[in-house]
Amino acid sequence: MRDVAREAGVSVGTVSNVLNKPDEVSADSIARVQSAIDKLGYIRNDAARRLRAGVSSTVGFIVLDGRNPFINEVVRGAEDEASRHGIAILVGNTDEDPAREEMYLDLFAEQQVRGVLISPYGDITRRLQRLREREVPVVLVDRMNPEGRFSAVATDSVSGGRMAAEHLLAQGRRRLAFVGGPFDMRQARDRLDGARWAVENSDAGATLEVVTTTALSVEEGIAAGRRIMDRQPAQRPDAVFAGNDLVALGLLQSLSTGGSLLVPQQIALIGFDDISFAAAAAVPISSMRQPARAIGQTALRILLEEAADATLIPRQTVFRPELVARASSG
Amino acid sequence: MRDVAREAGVSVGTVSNVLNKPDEVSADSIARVQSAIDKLGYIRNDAARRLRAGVSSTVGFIVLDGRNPFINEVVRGAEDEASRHGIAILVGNTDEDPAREEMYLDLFAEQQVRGVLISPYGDITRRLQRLREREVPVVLVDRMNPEGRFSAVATDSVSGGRMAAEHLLAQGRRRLAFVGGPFDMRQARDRLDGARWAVENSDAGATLEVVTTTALSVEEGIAAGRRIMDRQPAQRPDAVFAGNDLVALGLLQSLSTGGSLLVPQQIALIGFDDISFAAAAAVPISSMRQPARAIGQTALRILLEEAADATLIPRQTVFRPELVARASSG
DNA sequence: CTGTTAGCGCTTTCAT
DNA sequence: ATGAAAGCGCTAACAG
Repeated sequence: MRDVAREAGVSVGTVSNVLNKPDEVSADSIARVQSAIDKLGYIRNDAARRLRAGVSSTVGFIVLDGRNPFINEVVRGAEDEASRHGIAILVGNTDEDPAREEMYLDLFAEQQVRGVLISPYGDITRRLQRLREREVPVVLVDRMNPEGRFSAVATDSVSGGRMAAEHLLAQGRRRLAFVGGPFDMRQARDRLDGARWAVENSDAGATLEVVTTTALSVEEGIAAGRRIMDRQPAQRPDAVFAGNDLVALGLLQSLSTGGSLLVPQQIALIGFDDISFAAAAAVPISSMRQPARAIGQTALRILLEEAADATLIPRQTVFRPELVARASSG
Repeated sequence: MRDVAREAGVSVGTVSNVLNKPDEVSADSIARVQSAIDKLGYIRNDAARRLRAGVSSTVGFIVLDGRNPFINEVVRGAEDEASRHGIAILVGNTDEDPAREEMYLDLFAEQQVRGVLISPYGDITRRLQRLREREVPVVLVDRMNPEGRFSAVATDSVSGGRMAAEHLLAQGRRRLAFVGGPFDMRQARDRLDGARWAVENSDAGATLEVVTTTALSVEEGIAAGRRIMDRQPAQRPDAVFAGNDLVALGLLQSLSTGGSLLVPQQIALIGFDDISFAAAAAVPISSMRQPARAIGQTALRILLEEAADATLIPRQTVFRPELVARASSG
């Protein structure tokens, strides 16, 4: 910066002002400083900037599972919005491991990130509270915060679960199963709750059983499907609501006998998220679509607003999922 | 840090040493400093550390398309290795847009990242050279650097292309098509070159046509499939090698007539990358598997080695792809 | 509108 | 083994 100042024949303070408050500087200075910057290939040192000004140009995003295309779309939405503000995103995958969650929270705190987006696994309110005491804004993603202590952006999973179950009931199915878990994962619990509500409030005499998985992954979907196939045909559900599309994809793979799929004739299937691969599956999978991109974008926007004004009251933004019916649900 | 020093009854220099060079400090000091840190909830300020010491604890990763699960696995591999070193990863999606590539390169330079991993789109040797002049190590990912100026970690796409085509030929197919592009994307060109070599060096009298796409995406695969279906059946290829699995997935969706797929009977299909969704497709897709995780891990490891020792000679690490034959290639 | 300067929190000599 | 102090590159406050 000193070199740039010398080259442009101004002081470092002026160079700083050109970079940060161009309207307080004469057009002439701006031009000269700019050309000096170009000539010398100067790149400002964000560490020093950060140290002095206390503002950082990174935000952290802690996600449960980066292998889920849905999450990737959310991150992508946040990234697009961030790049518009000259901000880069630090990503951390937790694999639903609280220890990794802790680690990234620490790492991001060290980095003095401008804020943290997180789709949390367990209950880390206390941990996040500490972050907030350090003035680091936090926005929960893909999950509500009932106490309203943090801003949150998510889809209404309960409604989504209800709509999915109602769809299956409308197809004439009566022996429903929810395949998902673990249930300390909020999203899974909410989707099940919604489905349960729909079944209990229908007068069709339908039932809902729960097949628990240890994660919302393709592998767990396959395993759950095997368990279902191990039963006598009469004992199997006639419709399955999968916790998300990965589970649905896994289920689809194992719900077949001797090469012939049971879906949708014997078993109707619906997933959640509407990832792009759901439509390309062996049987195109029905799903509850979430506006992934918009979720990420909105979350980042709120985060930046809160970073700019710490007095803002936390707000919950809820998107409504949308039923996308395909072949798998008949 | 001053607070910690006071609490522990030592100087800030000692606190710093406890954190960075524990072996130069007495066990007693370590213990007291540690407990002071815990008590006060001290988190070190990475900006200051960076400013003074010049070492950063972030690396940047610039990827072509974060929607590709293959790339995500690579990033994941890098992230796992990074977290072992207390390093976080800044991600930037370029969407094959040179302007975004530039933007992220600048942003990462400002951040004084420890190094940059990049799966580059066009020819940005010059741009990367500038980074290197600033002592920022660069490792190319998923792409070789023939001039050997940068370290690179990738799969041998030419061999992969050759193996894919040979597999199709071995299935008795003779009218092969390569669906992919654009060809200023190195990986696409290499895969085609490999396939071409295999066709030309087989004495089966096979042919290879090229169906060009503007990206290696599901959408482009669908569009290319439509163009193929628009032809008279006799004019269609009897085997398609897709530039990657996304294209293959797209092709699979459009290669059907009135609900009945032509794959694999009329048209054999093979993709590249072996993303997890390839196996779950309508017809399980054959693919050339790349060790995604290992690529990311290796790239990061090399990056850190080069960051630690600038005199290291660039090295190219090549993984061999592996044929995974499934139903789609008969 | 521009220049001067203190100091952000840390690491790293250099004495002790 | 520990402490004192310089200074990394920048921003912001203030003087001119």
